[in-house]
Amino acid sequence: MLTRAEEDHLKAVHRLLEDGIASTNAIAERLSTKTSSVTVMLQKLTEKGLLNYQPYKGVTLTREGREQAVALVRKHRLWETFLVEQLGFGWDEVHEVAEQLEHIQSPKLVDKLDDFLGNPAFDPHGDPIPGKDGKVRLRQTKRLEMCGPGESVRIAAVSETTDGLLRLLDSRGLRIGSYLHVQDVHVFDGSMDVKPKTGAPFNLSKTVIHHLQVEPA
Amino acid sequence: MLTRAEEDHLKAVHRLLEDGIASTNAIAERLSTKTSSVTVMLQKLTEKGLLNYQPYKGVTLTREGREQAVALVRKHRLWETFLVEQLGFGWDEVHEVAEQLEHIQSPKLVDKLDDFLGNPAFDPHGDPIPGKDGKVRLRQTKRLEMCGPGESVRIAAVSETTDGLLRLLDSRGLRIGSYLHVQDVHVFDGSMDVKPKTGAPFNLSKTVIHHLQVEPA
DNA sequence: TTATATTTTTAGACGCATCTAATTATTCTC
DNA sequence: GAGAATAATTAGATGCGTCTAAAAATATAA
Repeated sequence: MLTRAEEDHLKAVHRLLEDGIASTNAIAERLSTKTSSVTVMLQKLTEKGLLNYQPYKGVTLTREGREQAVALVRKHRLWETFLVEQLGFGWDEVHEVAEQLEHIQSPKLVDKLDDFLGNPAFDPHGDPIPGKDGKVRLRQTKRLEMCGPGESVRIAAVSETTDGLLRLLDSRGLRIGSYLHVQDVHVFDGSMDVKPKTGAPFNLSKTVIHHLQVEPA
Repeated sequence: MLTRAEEDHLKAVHRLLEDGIASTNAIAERLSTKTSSVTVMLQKLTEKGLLNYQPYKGVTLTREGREQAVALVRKHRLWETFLVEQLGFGWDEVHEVAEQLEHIQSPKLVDKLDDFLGNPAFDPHGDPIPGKDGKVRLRQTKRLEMCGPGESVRIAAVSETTDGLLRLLDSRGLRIGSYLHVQDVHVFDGSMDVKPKTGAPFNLSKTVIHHLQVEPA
């Protein structure tokens, strides 16, 4: 069984490997610790068979390590879903609490929570929730940026979840699952006129559009 | 902010004070640690203003300590209620998980959970759930033992929650909130014939009856 | 390609919560 | 009330996860 610190390091490695390599520096940055502390933990996790690690050569996950990391992601996203959908938290205020809840040890709890929520495929941020078997169901999504006039889409994810962006979307009544009809695209500034399912059309700036992942409605 | 170990010790003191004094021995026993470890923690919690403690003289809670302890009890019982009522756990298998969940730090989460569950007054074991203000709503209950033929009651609590007893009650379809009509009391062995709301009457032994707290139905 | 800058690792220390062993208080018993 | 039994505390050690400082390996640039 892993300690909380071990789980945090494992998750950081997994996350960082998603877009490139997991450097000692980046891991330390992510966990707000020092690189020397990270090195020690990498050695320990290697000892436990969760990482492939050679001094100065970088690190990758073993099969077992990946499974454990994915299990943590699953827990994190299920709890976020619970907090937003059931308890009425704002989707921009759940991360910290989910960060704690993901360390609760009880396989039965995770599976029951999954069922309780209706085995959701995506969390409130639109990120896919791995299933019990660790598999994620992928969807074909694209950036709203890539859509043309006349297209009807559903917001599937927000790629950068800064507080500012989340609040902006919130003020427009937009969240994961919202439906949009693209009315017009303005070439000169990259902005877009969109119409929600209900209510009046409005304009979205290039910056916002860039961070919205959508799927065909 | 308290560490997990500190919270565990605080809760143990609170629990033990309920039926008498909280001896260093009893605390250690409860937490599966050694008395020397307990002494150190008592000193630390005193330092933090949560306990009144004098070497060899025993320990009591300060106002602040009691508030924190009650808050932990509140969290524990709310989570147990959630696990049983919402996720479908058996009431005899939630303690361990709730023991973990009670350490989650998020006042907002506790209050939202409370609302989500409909501000329940009692947990699945029939123990009262302190409110946000720390107050508990007391009920007049008595032992089923004390009831006579013709009385209709509702099971309010089980005073000894051993696995064996819980399973026995479960097999009879009995849990907190179940309604019973007392049909007959057998003086020679202290057993009782009772009839549930639905289904056939059955007999409950003196031992079982002794542990059932009931309120007027 | 050699010097310099950056990254990573190692070595040694610290705080926390625990332990064992030894010591000190308190309580019980005759 | 004195000695024995019990309970509680202190002293010192250990494991864990972190830190700082120093050393080693790798990458960059003139």
